[in-house]
Formats: sequence, C-alpha cells, structure tokens
Amino acid sequence: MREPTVARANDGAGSRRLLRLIEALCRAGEPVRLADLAAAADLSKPTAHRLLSVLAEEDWAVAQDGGRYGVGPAARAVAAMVGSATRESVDSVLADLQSRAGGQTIHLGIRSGDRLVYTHKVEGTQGLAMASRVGHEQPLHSTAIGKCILAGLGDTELAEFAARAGLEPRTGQTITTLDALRRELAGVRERGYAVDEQENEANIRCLAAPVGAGGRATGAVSISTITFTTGREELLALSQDARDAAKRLTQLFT
Amino acid sequence: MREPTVARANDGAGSRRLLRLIEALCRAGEPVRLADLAAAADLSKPTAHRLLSVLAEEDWAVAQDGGRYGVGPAARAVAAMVGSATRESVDSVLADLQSRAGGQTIHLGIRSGDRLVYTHKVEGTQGLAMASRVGHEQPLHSTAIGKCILAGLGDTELAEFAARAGLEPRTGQTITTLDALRRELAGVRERGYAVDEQENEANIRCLAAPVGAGGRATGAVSISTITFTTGREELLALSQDARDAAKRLTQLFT
DNA sequence: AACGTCGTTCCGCAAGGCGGAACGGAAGGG
DNA sequence: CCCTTCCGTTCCGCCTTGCGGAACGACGTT
Repeated sequence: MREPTVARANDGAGSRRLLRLIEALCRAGEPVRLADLAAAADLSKPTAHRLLSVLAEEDWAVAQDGGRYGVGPAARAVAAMVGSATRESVDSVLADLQSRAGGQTIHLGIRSGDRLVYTHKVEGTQGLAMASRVGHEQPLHSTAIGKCILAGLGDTELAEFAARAGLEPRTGQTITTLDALRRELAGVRERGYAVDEQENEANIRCLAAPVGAGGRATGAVSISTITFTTGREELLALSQDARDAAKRLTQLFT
Repeated sequence: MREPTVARANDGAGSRRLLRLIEALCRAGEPVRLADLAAAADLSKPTAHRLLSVLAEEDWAVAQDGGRYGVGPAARAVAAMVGSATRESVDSVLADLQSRAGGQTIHLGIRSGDRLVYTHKVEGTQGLAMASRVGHEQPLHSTAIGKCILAGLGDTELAEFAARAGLEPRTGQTITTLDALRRELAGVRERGYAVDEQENEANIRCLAAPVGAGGRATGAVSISTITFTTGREELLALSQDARDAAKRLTQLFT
C-alpha cells in the first residue's frame, strides 16, 4: 500500500496552459503584448513566450516586430472550418424561431471563460437594429443567455464565478448580489427559460432558453425585444418557441 | 566541451501534438472516431485519447457515447471571435475588388495543412453562383490561390508537399508533375499572381494574388470567372487590382 | 543617471506525458 | 454459437518535455 516514488500526475497541465493562451490570444482580436497575454492566460512570462514561439512556428500566431502577437493564418483557417460546419443548419433553426417570434432579433450565445460570445445572429426585420455582433462578448449575470448558462452551474461553481468575474451593474436593474442571483437562477431552472428585464441594456428585454445536454447548458438562444414596441407578456408568450428551438440546437451540437 | 547528460529538447513537441489534434478535429466538422483522429493527427491512440480527454474537460471537444468526438462549445466560441474580428475590414476590401472586377466572385483562402480553406467569400453578382463555401477545402496544386501559396515554398518544401499530398488530377488541365509545377510557380513568382486555367474545375478560370509578408504567402485573394462569359485576357487585365487588394489584406493581417 | 518595464534567454530540476501492452466490449463472419 | 477483429480505454515504466526564477539588454520614463 505504499505510494509510488512520486505522485502520478498526468493531468493535462501543459495542454491546458496552451488552450488558455489560445483563448486569450483570440479573445483579444488585435495584436497583444506578451506580458498582457501572460497575465490574461495566467502564465509565467517565459512559459507564454515559449508557447507563443511554437504557435508562431505553426502559423497559429504571428509575431510582430514590436513583440506583439496576433492571430495567425492557421487559427483563421480552423475558425472558418468550425464556423461553417454547422452554419446553415443553425441559421435555419434560428430563422424559424424568428418567424415565430414576429421578426425579432435572435442570438445564439456560448460560454467562453466567464463571459458569453455570440456565435450566430439573425437581424430583426423590424426597424431598429441591435448593436450586437457575432464574436462579441457579454457578461453572464446580466443577460438572458448568460443566466441560462449560470443556471446549469453548481452552487460552489456559481460562487467562484461571482468572486472571479464580479457582478458588475450594467443598468439599474442588473442583479448584483449573489443571493439575488441564486434566487433568479432557481426560477430559471424551474421555468426552463430566462428573462433579462433591461438588466444588461436599458430598454432591451430578452428571453433565452438553454442549449446543451442535461442541466449543464453551454449556451442559449435568445429573443431580444425593445420595450417601446413589445410588452413583457408578448415576449413571455414566446417561451415555448424558444425552448423548442433550443432543443433542436442541442441535438445539432450532439 | 562535453554534452550535457541528455540533449536539451524544449521543442514544443507536446504543444504541436495538441495543435495537430485540434486541426484534425475541426477539419472533420462532424464527430469522428478516436482511431481516425489519431491517424489524421499522426498520434498514437493513447496520446490522442489523453489529449481528447483534456479537450473534452475544457469544452473544446465533446465526447459522444459511441466514442466519437466532436467540436465543443469553447472551440465554437473562439472560432466566432476569430472570424468576426477582421470580418468587416476584410469584406470591404473584397467588395472593393469585386466592384473593380465587374461583379465576379471573390475568395480569400488560407493554407491549412496541405490544403487551402476559404475564409471569406463575396458572391458574384452575375447569374451563376459557385458551389464553393467558406470553410471548405481545396487542393493547393490545382487552384490559383493554392499556387500563390506554393510559390512561397522552398524547393525541398515543395517536393515534400508533392510527396505527401500528391498532385491529383482534378481536370484534364491539372498540373500533375513536380517539374511542371516548379515551372508554373516560377512564373507565379515572376508575375506576382497565379492563374488557374480550368485546372481545378472545368469552365472555371481564376486569378489570385498572394497575401502574406515577404515571399511566404499564407493565403491569397482570387477572382473566379466562368469561361463562357469571360475571356482569359479580360481576367488577366484585373491582375493589378488583385495584387492591390492582396497588399491591403496583408497589412490587415499585420 | 537611476529606475521600471518590456521581450528574451538560460538552465536546474522534476513534473508531465508518451506509447507499448493489456483489457473488456461491440461488431462481424464463419 | 464461438472465434476473430477492431474498437475505446486503462495502466505504468521510462525519460523526454517544459516550467519558471533569475538574469540580461533594450527602451522609455522620471
């Protein structure tokens, strides 16, 4: 019953470091300084430097003269392949939901780190356009999509998230305490959908349904409305349509 | 002058393995079996399995019940961020080129492994649409974009590429011998652009200009025309416009 | 001129991970 | 029905791989 000479490790520590660095690099969008990347990915400076050298050699990153690093061709190629593989089928589900929702703006968002990223968007057919864009990030605690994702977390995970990311107020309606967030998420779990009542942006009200297998949503579909033209009840009436679309998307992502 | 006890390694062997696996996973698009992935990424089965476990834990991959692995949410989120960061500026350059080229179809392709991937496309405004799609792959030796990329390779690199990938005939016009390819690429380097004279698809003629710093292009912009409606001279007259667009794109990608 | 901060390099030390071999189960063929 | 084959998965000995504190030279600022 003796321990081996040293503890067996074999966790993917090195791989995880590389993934964190790639995420940090891509999240930036524009070329970043080494020190910033190292900080963002929680790596020591030499480690970040060595990993970036490998990424640069493999064309995943490009090194500039000023010591900055940007996203490289190989990463762009991979991104294009990933993005296009499910584009049509996802867009058709979203377009279908939009037609049921009277032409409102539809988003599909996925968790990335402690934020969400829009991966798909169908513009509303009504007059006003939303400023959101595919690839842009939003907080989790103040958006309907984010709340669907947080609703799948355990209690300690949620507390850790709140401690890391903070619950920054975006509007006067934003939920900013862990207790209130917990209660809200319990409601989300019960109903199977989440509502953002001007919590992320004034005069914008959203409803989202969780996408992902089991209680652990990795993303969500949302319907966004403007308070001037669409009432709360009108939006809530679409909750079943949103849930149906979410179920179809969950199957698409297997 | 003695060697250290063991050779200093510190190449990024582990990181490279992970990158190869990610590329193989994303290239597939649909869920893949472990053995196929291991073969595609040139990894041993246990190594592929261990790396995939890490990817799955980090949400970069999703493991299905049948032992297949698909692209995960984290990868989708990163892909969305990468794709959107430069979308507008790239599309505006391509649209500008299109307007100079009389509404022909425009592609931006990037090398990925021994193939190219379309990362951007502007549909032609003329009647016939091309079957190509963003995210789809094409051979390097039979396309104008691919020849721009190959023209940046050294002689031994080119020979290695030909040995690995082969020079498969796509049409009767396809260049299928290394010698002929070498001569063709010398012409590309001299002129600063490449032409695909129905070498990849019958009745399709393309012209491409290399994108990328120095002689080493990592991608290229192309103008695609149909032989029925557009003559060869007409296409060649656009070579300077293509080169100008390529230069602007090179700056965008820093 | 002294300082802080940057990117980069070096190298001691052991953590991390590679992969041959083995296992259990599913699929297919006799 | 058993036997074969190929799958995904696990184990563990061996040793490559790579982490990161420290040091360095180059800038830019105070």
